[in-house]
Amino acid sequence: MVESDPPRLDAIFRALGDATRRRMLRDLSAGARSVSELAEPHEMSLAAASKHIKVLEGAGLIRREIRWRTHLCRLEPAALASAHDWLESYSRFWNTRLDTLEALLRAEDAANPPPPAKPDPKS
Amino acid sequence: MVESDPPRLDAIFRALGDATRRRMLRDLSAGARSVSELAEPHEMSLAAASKHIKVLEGAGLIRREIRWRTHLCRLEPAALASAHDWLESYSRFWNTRLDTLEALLRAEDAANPPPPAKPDPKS
DNA sequence: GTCACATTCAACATCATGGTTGAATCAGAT
DNA sequence: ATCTGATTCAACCATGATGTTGAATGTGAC
Repeated sequence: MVESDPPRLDAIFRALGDATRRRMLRDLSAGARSVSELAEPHEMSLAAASKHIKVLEGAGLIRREIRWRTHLCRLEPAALASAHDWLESYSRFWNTRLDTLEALLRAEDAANPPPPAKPDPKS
Repeated sequence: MVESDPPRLDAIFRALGDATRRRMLRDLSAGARSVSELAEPHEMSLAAASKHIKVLEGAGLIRREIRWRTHLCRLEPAALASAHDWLESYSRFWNTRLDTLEALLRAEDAANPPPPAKPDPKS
């Protein structure tokens, strides 16, 4: 759970690190789409869009179902969920007591005695 | 909110797409760390680790505070939160009614009349 | 068979990423 | 001034990501 499937998380986060692919996911969140439908809003060749879709598929973020000529793509919730879960493990850093956290960190600094002086190193 | 800061999200998700950097974030979640402390568990040169840290910093995932010789790094909750928020917008896909979602997608397929035949294209 | 359609494949160019090494920087301690 | 320590910088290299184009595939319609 902590770092159970690193390769999968790698692929998932990398896939999410591209605006084109994120928009595709958003479009898919409104319902299943064919490859060309997914490619349409993006100013790039179909081949390029096809590659993006393959990246999403490789990360397990989408699933594709081939019906005659067209490939129907749909969101795969599980992969999105694992990215979400990973981030969730850091939720204590923003959820509640965010200010308390700051205080804790500063307390830790005080415990880790910082060399006293040098209040303004620049200028 | 929908795609407010694409470059930032790009950087954040890409930074998360590397196991080395994720482990650094995990270590940082236990408290502030110096560059060499962050680098230590990883079998790579300090320079390489330094680059990873710079990627995290560039994505706004961490913040660094320079005190005399050592650079103290700490988590920056806001950036993690924006990644979390982005994923949150897809939460309906895993939160509740995950099975209902499946049903909805299949209903949509029924509405989007699939060319009737071809029940088993393979074999 | 031939046409049109949806999608992929292959080859290519380009740029980013992740790693190495060795020198450079910068600040205190001696 | 010199030494040590923490970190970065500058080449450099190998690999992968992203885009292009043009040909190939597979399947239903004419």
